[in-house]
Amino acid sequence: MSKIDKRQAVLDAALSLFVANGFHATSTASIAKQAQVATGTLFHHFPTKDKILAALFLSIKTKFADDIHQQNFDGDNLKQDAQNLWQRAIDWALDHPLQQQFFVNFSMSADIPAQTRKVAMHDTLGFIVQLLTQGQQQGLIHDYPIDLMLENCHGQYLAAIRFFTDHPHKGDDPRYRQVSFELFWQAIATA
Amino acid sequence: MSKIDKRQAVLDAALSLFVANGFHATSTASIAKQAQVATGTLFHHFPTKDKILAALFLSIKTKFADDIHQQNFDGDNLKQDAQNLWQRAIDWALDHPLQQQFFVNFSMSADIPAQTRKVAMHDTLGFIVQLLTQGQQQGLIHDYPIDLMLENCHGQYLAAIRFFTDHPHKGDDPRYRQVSFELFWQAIATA
Amino acid sequence: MSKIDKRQAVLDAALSLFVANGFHATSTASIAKQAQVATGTLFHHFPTKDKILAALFLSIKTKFADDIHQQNFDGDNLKQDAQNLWQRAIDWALDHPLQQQFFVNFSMSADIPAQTRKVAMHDTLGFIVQLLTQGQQQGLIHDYPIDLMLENCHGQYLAAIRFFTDHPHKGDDPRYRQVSFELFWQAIATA
Amino acid sequence: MSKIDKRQAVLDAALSLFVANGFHATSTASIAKQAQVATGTLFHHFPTKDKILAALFLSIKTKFADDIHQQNFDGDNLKQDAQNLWQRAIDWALDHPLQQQFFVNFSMSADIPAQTRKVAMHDTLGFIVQLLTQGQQQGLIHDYPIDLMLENCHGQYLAAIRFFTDHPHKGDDPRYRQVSFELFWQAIATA
DNA sequence: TATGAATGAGACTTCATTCAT
DNA sequence: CATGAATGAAGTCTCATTCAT
Repeated sequence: MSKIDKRQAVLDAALSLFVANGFHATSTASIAKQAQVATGTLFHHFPTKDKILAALFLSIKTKFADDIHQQNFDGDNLKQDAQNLWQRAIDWALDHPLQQQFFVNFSMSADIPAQTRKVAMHDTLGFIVQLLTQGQQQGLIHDYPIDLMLENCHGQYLAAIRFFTDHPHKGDDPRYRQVSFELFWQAIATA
Repeated sequence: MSKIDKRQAVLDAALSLFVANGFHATSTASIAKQAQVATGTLFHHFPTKDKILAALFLSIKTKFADDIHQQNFDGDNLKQDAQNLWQRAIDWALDHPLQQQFFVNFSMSADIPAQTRKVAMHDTLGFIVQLLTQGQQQGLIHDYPIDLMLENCHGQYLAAIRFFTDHPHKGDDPRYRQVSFELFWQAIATA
Repeated sequence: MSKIDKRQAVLDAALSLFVANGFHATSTASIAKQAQVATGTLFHHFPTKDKILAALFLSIKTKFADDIHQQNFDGDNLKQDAQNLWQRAIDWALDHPLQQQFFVNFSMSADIPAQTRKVAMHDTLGFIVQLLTQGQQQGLIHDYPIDLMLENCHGQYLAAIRFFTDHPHKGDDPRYRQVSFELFWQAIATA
Repeated sequence: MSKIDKRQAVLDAALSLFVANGFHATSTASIAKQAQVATGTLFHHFPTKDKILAALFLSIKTKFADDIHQQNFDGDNLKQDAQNLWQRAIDWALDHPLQQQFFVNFSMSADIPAQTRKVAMHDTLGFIVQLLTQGQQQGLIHDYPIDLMLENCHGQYLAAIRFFTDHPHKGDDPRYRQVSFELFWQAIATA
């Protein structure tokens, strides 16, 4: 197993254990064990337990943004763009249950430094800002303060995947998914 | 100091310390010290550290619901009712900074048993369900599934107070507060 | 419930809890609870937890000696006397399972002061010494040092009731009971 | 100091402290201190304080059985074999005062799981069963149930070393030692 | 005499991190 | 770079005992 492999193995193990038991209830020893790595090795790759969590947070947020953002938008139909975006985000969450749960549990966790959260927010959710700004210019989205709207969008997204986490079978129901988007869109749309 | 007083002193101390340092970074010894109570006394009132958090959560949620709900509604103007409710909720959060921060930090915390969260949600936020249902009957609110809407409302409220926590002076700005309500209302309203 | 009643209730509760969980694993609070008495009351009757154990030990040893010793001996047939004594002792243990278990667990416990043990031994087992001495004078029992024989008798008795504790149904089998006496008697008898 | 050394140092420290103060009156901290080891190290080798006691019990019982059993028997003279065995057992106890005291105090302790006691009994004292069985086949030992005789032998042995513990100088007196064997042998022998 | 809330020392155990191999 | 035994500070919780009511 190469160096990169072991580092990744640690992150993978940490993800499942953090989600299953929480950050503080997960010992570095248990992470190392599940990663099939010695404790010492774990601390070769991450100077601190906190850094594992931060690295995990950033890597998942980045992966999420990449996967969601990779497809082009049709600038002519903003609502359709927004809907595609929303559905892809929901799909991603449903396709990545551990990561979804990680979002739900740790997006607002005090265990992740505010700075890290802020960086991740702006780096990975920047395209949402673009979408909101563009919509405002086209008169399709309310001319509300961007920062407040961004927080609101984030909150609605978390609420949606939290809901689908608590009611797994409803995640397959197109109606629920459509409704979750409608709530989101109506909140910010002018018409 | 009476029995009730000491119990309450523990809860008060726990509130400020949990908010300031987080649940796991707060030791039971520090809670007892700040409450001016012996460690043994703390465990005389609460069998477990976890139970302190749960009791705190329930007591704050109950207090919140009582304070918000105490005023009568004008059944004839649902939007106005909703707005009054929303503004009172925001006011309450701004008037109770510790409790507000507690909500932001712990509403979704894995440290609070899902069961406790569910009980608090249904017992104390039942009147929101009533408002949504009434609105649906009057055709003012979309006929979406109640459970999904409730989760969405909760998410938007948390986002709002999170925003006002991060930008304290904007909490005094009526425009921001109005916008936060408009986002909420538009999400669920039919017109 | 009178004063005596409460004192006895504490002793009764202590007996069952000490036997079930051991001395250190039994809290004074649990004793008070099972005795339906307040903790404070418990400490009105016994200055210390240790004293409860000591009082219990003495009271059981005394009861045992009284019950065993109450019947007269037929001085003409020492072996028969010894057998009667042994059977009554075994019967007593089988009829008083809690007390039996208490003997097995605490007769040699370091939690009971050596002094208390010694006093109980000599006060309550004095008639065994009489029996041994008498037997020696009649030439029926080996002329071995009394103290060593007494220790040996005690050890055999404990072994016997330990055995019947571990194999409850064998306590009803006359053959096993007879054998346990034969072992005891042959050890000390001359013929 | 190697890994094995530290583990053994913990066991050695535990032995002397348990014997001196009893199990519950001995803190893990004091064991670690006397073993010149960190608390964490203690728990690195033993998951629990209880397991230290159990490990100690097994290791001493095993050592005892090995030391006693190492010499060959003269199958032609069973009583002589038994006597040799008994004397070696008494010698062993007198030569290992801490272990002797440990036997006296903990052989019947409720702090050692019944299962552990049973395992130790059968695994390490199996050769006693052999001796008893062989004696029965030769008609030298009563045809009593083996399990009851084994318990009786154990009880007599404990009584003997208890006696020699309480009266140290009598342990050097051949007469007392001879008597202790005679009691044991007569109990089980046919003639 | 009876009560039970209050006490605080001390017990066991965990765990992030280090470092010699 | 990898290992895992060792560390010891710190945490949660227990419990015999006291004392004001």
